[in-house]
Amino acid sequence: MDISQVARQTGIAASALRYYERQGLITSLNRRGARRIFAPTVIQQLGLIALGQTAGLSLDEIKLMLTPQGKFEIDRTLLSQKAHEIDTRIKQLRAVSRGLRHAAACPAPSHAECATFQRLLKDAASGALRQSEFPLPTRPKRSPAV
Amino acid sequence: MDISQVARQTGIAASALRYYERQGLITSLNRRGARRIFAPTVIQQLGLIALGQTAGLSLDEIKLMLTPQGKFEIDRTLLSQKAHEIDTRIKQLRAVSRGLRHAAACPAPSHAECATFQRLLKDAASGALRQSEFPLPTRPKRSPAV
DNA sequence: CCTTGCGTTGAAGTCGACTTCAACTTGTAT
DNA sequence: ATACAAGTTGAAGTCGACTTCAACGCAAGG
Repeated sequence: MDISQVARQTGIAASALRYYERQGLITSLNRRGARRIFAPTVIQQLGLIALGQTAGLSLDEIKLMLTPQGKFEIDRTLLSQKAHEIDTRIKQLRAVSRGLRHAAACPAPSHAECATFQRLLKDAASGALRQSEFPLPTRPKRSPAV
Repeated sequence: MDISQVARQTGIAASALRYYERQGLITSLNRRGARRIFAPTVIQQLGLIALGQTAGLSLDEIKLMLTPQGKFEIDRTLLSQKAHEIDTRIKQLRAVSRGLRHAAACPAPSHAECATFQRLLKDAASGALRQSEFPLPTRPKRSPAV
């Protein structure tokens, strides 16, 4: 598969694929001339990268989970830990979502008078909503440039 | 309150407070000499900023919700919409969390043989885990510099 | 043969939210 | 009075994950 095929199939920009290769996340050993030829397995590797990003891992962290052969060999403890971090983040988000819904429905003339909203603000101000030790990605990837 | 008091009380760096002021998110009209004096209400405004960030808003978006007086006047429709986006993100994260836990516990010798994990990878690769129209922050704020 | 278009490279630019720096000024304690 | 900590400014730097640019290569189709 050449780079544009991979790009089309995965929705990942060719420039990003080259970037991943430079970072050692994927490989393309065989080349036709100067052009990269990717093995079909790269699709799965890219899936793992996408998954890792969704889980909040940096590319460097993801790289640690990939063997040089492109197989992934993930420390199960790390997996559990990440799952736990995500759960924590989910709790945070649920609190925020509940707060927002309440504020949207709240009959008080201004949110300034709404006790529930006040509570949420206070939590936010006191850092209760701040992330834990390891930052866990909240922000998905930026939209692909059009 | 002077800047260091606000910083201490909120855990927000003084440089960040100055930055927020430059961006028009908070004010400090009165000054003792060249030094900023903040009204106590700034604490609440900072709470709103933190809340907005947790909800995935950019500072510019948050600014739109603040009147020049520092009161917040939020479009309830927007609130509901944001809550909905957050819920979508929560679903995504739950899927990832479940997948990670499964992979951690999965008896297959390599994750490559685990059907559940395969499914997750495929979803990730196909973009099912990609964010919606409006990017919703996954990544919390970076840890305060030490 | 020659154009066309996809591919290549290294270097530099982008975005958001801050931080850091250098160079100063000021308020307060001694 | 004098030192010192804490405040001020504008400009520049940082971080991650890419994108964009300029300049160039090369293969296949007409």
